[in-house]
Amino acid sequence: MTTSVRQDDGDRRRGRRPGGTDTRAALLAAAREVFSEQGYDGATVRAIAGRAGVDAAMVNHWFGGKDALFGEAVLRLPFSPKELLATLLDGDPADLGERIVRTFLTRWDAQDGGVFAALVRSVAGHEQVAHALRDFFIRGVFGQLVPTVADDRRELRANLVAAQMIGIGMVRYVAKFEPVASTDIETVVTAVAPNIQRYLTGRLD
Amino acid sequence: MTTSVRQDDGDRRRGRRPGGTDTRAALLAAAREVFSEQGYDGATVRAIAGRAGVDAAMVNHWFGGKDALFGEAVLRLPFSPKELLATLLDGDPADLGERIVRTFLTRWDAQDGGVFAALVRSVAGHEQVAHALRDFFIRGVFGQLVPTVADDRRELRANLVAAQMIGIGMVRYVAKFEPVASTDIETVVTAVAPNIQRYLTGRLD
DNA sequence: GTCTATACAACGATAGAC
DNA sequence: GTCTATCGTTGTATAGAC
Repeated sequence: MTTSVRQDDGDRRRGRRPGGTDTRAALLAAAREVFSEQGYDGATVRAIAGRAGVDAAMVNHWFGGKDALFGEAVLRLPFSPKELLATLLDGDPADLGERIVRTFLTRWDAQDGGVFAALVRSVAGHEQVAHALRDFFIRGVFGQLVPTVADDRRELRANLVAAQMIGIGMVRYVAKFEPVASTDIETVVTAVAPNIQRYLTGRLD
Repeated sequence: MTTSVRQDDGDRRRGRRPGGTDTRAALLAAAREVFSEQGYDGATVRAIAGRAGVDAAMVNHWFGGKDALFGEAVLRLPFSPKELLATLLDGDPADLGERIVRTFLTRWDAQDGGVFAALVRSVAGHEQVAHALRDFFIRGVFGQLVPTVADDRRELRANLVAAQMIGIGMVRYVAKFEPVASTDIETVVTAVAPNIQRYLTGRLD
């Protein structure tokens, strides 16, 4: 996990602080960490502000409240559906399943799995989060991806691909089952990709 | 979702009730509902007691606290690993994947999906719950199941089967993606079972 | 009369808002 | 920093069962 957000400092001593930009960014980074570790309910405004090295009142000042901070910090995922689609569609459709597994694992591993865990942990009672998740994965990613390789049952195929990837994420990042939680990406890719490929282009009946 | 457990009579006087009431059972039923809807943190003792039509102090009186109530209401799953194993192992190993998918969907559909959702939502900051989940599924169910059909990479296979089923559960019960959330069980079985079967007995490299 | 299930009030902690 | 709301929990009085 990344370490504390605002390094003690020495590097921005002189003169007046350059306005709020630093504080806002520090709060965003701290919020990603704390929400990832604690989930929405467990993360307190004071803990986030503390990690950012500012007063808790700054959360209200810069974001208007805990909800808004969560939306900006966590729901704003570290990759856009657009860019993700471009990466995945670049190559042989027969290898799409492989690219999907590898790309998702690579991105989420780079986040320490924290963003995935934060999302899952925060779906609780927060229909807004569930809705955002649904939009992102089904409409934004898999829903766009599937029509490029399949003609029938597109929604079902998109659901199944999402289910498999979410399941892998749950096992690797949230529940931390071994060996999947610790093995290298390529082992998982080799094991899972054929199943994704079947969901994409195989017969489902 | 089922409605309130004890009809509200407006007659909540102090003191012992006339015979026939079962406050303990009412609290258990209400707790399953509320934990399912809100997760562990979101579910308040007062909300649970309110739905059961009794005072919040009853939770402490009958269970000793919120933690213990959660344990009895949610972690006490509606089926034992033992009985589950017997059901799944009864039949042709070549159809095991199919039986796994059908059995899990049938059981969880019967619970309104609430128990699954409660578990997932409560894995949050509660390592104890995650650990119980891990034990139940990996050691208690899939870990026992896989060795009967596979010789190599048993742990990996068990993880992958668990991942696929958890993913389906997430999509059907928690995130509620369509069409998987609403379609009949057999459609899902037909679509998913071959992939489970590959995880059980296929080549993973 | 005794036991116990129950409701109500209040406590201490802690959260987010302002 | 203060305010207010709400949480889980505890103490206690009371109504009914036995």
